[in-house]
Amino acid sequence: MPRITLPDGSVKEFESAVTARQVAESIGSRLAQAAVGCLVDGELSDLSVVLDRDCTLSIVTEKTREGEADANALYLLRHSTAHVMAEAIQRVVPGALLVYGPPLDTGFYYDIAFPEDRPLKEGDFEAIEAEMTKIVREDRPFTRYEMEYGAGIAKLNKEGNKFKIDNAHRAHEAGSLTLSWYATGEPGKDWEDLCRGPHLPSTGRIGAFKVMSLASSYWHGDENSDRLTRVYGTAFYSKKDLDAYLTRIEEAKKRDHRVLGKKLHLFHIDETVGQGLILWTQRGSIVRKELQKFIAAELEKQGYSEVFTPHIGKLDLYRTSGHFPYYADSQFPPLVDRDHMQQLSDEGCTCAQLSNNLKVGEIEGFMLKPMNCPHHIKIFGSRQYSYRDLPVRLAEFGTVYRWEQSGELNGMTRVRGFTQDDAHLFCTPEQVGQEVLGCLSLVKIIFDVLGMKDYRVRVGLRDPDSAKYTGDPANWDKAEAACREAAKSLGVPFSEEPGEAAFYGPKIDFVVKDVIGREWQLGTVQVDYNLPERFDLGYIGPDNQRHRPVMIHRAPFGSMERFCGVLIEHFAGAFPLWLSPEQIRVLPISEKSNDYAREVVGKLTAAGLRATLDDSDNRVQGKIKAGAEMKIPYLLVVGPRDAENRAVSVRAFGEEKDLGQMPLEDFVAAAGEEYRTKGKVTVRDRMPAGV
RNA sequence: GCCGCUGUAGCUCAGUGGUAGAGCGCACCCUUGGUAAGGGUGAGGUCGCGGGUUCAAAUCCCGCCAGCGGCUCCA
Repeated sequence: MPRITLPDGSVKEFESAVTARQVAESIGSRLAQAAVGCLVDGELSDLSVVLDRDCTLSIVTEKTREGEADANALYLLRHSTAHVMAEAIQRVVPGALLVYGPPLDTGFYYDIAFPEDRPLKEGDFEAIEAEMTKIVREDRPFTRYEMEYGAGIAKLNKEGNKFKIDNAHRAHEAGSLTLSWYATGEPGKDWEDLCRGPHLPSTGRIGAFKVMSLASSYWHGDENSDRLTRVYGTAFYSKKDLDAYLTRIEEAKKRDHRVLGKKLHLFHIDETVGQGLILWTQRGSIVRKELQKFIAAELEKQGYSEVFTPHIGKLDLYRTSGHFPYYADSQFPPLVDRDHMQQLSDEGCTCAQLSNNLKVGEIEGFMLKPMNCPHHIKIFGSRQYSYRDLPVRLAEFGTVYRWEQSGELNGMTRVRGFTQDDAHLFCTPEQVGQEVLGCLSLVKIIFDVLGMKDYRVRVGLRDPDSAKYTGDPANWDKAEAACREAAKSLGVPFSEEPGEAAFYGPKIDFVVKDVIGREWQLGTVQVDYNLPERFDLGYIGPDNQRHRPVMIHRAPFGSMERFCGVLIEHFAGAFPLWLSPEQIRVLPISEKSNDYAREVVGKLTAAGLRATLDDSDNRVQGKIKAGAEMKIPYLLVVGPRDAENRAVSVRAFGEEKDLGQMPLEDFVAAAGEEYRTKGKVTVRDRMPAGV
């Protein structure tokens, strides 16, 4: 006699076991028709699930009561569409072995091992989609059946798909006593897949779908294991929703910093210079310089000292720090000492010998610095400090070079040479908490001024199973506790993630998403007890004894390259006045107003504003269009009427109509104010009343 | 690094074996125009690089380089 509690609190009692579908029918035929699945005691299940005990039940339909897409309904849809796609793929490419096909936030994928002589190509998508359409039209039910584990394994062994056998083993290890299959139709007759479920009632519920892309993946995410082909797709309940999703992707692409970087002439990557090496153009450099000025001013307020260090350092430095040879794979190869190089070349040294001799230290050379800390450590170590001098805070816009895998490089967000807004703080153990907090608040100031609200905070801890971390576990525990405490006091949600620590210490990262949803780490604060140890740093304490300082590494932007890339997308290229490479463009109505326009530009420039003149022989409409394309904050239209009043007609970016006329002197003052206050006060605030 | 896709003018792209195209931009000329493109003329390309097949290659094949999507990695 199962008693079933519905979401409204009402209870339905049944004589014997019922399926969720039957319960839905007992509530109403419309609900039963709309139902795609259910939640039993909160767990997403098939509509065919048998309810033989008391439980709570919520019927899942395509839309929530508020009329929005239901996340659970989308999950079912996409999981089911993955099955349909897999069946279609096996029709198109016989011999393709299924591995694993889960739903995602925006779709689904299926990892598949294709025969070596028949890889899947994008050209196959059309055929796959055609087969999928057929399967959907056939409206075949997703039919679940279970087998006891032993019998199930026997079945799988007979079928011989090692990937599915492995999935079954894993399910068993996770405590599953049975294995379940889903047949798309009738078990034993139609296509089926080992799967935990749940699924839609039938393929006919799939409204609209698309096979999106191909990628390679590794079995179990292990690069030494089998290489699989990952086929991505997406599905929605309606064609309209699918189209809206595809349009959204297209729109997002227009905000992509790589697209805008070209269009707005912000940066350039030249394959002759090298992959992952950013050339900051005139315009992009202005954005970067403004950001650097901004942070330098904050650093001055917070008691930092600026330092400058070179781009290279001797290998021994990095042997001490632990960068070399341990991280040699992710560094540019060493620059071998000239004399050594000559000698080796005379002796006919092989590459392997060279490499080995570099590792063991028989050959000296230099390295492009992968991090700034060793140089800063040497500055700290160059004189004696008393505890009264601490914290010592050394800041530098330091350029570092890392050998990122070619497949990883991405516009400005993942590059091989980049400049960190770096600093290293040397403090007493007692000062750690307060210094970390100071660093975090700096990151927050920056994010606030730029209006970046959409970020998450990650506390990166060490992975207890990995050997890549250096240093004493007791120190790690202290550092991790300090980070956790600091993150707590920040007052924003954060996640603790084992395995995300730096090799020398735990860290607190600020992570944002780009336009296509990829996450990038920007600001970071890292506590480090290890490098001071490795470099035997010390300060004299109140007890007249030598003590070990603690180091904090921090970079509120992370890197200028990545930050600017993300910032371009954040503003969709329409920078606020203070950051904009071209703040104001003056558009004379005709040649007759060029002289006055030049005078206007002169006044703006004299006031420290970045102003230009458009004296092309376009009409003013054309000049406005051109200015809008470049996303210039203010366009000043000037004609005889303005010249007569010594005024300008102001048009702000993004406004349909112009803001009206304003005395030239007032505009210069107002724009200057907007620049200095970073937009707290704008020209619009200073427009004459009535506009 | 792995799999797939892409690479043609400064930019965006068309061009399925027969001597390379469009729009925007650029230069010049006409136009002197008051709020999201007035008109004309012209310059500009060893079709990513190197091999091969062919009478003939932007086009077909092989290798490399670079970009894109994902995987893996990210001190």
